[in-house]
Amino acid sequence: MGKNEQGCDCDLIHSELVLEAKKKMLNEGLLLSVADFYKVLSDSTRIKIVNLLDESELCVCDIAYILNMTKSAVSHQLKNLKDMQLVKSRRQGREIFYSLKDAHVKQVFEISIEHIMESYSEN
Amino acid sequence: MGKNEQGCDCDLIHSELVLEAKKKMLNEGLLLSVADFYKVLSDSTRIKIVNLLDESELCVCDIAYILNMTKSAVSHQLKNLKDMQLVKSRRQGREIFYSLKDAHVKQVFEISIEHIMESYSEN
DNA sequence: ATAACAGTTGAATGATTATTCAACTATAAG
DNA sequence: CTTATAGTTGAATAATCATTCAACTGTTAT
Repeated sequence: MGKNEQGCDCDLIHSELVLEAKKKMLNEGLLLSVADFYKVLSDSTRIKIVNLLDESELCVCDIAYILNMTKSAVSHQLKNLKDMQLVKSRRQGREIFYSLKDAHVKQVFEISIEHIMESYSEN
Repeated sequence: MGKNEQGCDCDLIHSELVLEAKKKMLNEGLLLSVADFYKVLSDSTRIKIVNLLDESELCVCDIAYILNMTKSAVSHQLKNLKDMQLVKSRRQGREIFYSLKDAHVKQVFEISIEHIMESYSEN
């Protein structure tokens, strides 16, 4: 049927469907941002941190203690979360307290918890 | 201050906060499921596939053609999406059509798109 | 039957990324 | 000013995971 593009090892089968789908597709940049957003939340350490900060403001040692991890490992992940705008920090003396950046993050986290719990009960 | 657990290289600073946070923490299994759920959506190929299937039912070649990838690569990712209950498939002749599993997936995808677009416009 | 095509699969490769380690900065206390 | 503690950081290691490759299954058409 249709002609190939460079890296695709098959023919164009449903030309109309494909043309339509291609047109409706969201722009690449936005989709990459969405993937990156999900990437931050896709690590078990980070999701645990978000869960903890969803309840209270905590310092690095508190988190390290609860998750039974080194300060360094926790700090690295907090940096990732901060870079991706999910958490914010404030210094008080020699401790640095972390909390969720805004209500939006809280909301997204809580919605996905609901989603998973629903899937749980479905079977 | 407080005594250490095995892998934590610091002291227990805010014992009350920590105890409280630990108690409120969701169970490990649920949090791992949430992380896994996000992990499926954290890859750019998979998020593009979800985006495509959000609009229409497509076969493997259609997707491979649009994304300019090999059938094999697409098939592997469709398997991941299927294992995680995000897509379903039906055979028609020698083609296999994929679509989003349910309205729930659609909803989660669309909510996160909104979320990202909001963050975009915030700065 | 057999050729051709749609799709799957497992192992190998390559890229990405979480954790460790050791050295560092910043603040507080003796 | 020196020591101890909270936290950060960069490089190295270890683990995870996407894509490739080649061989395979299932269906249709000749």
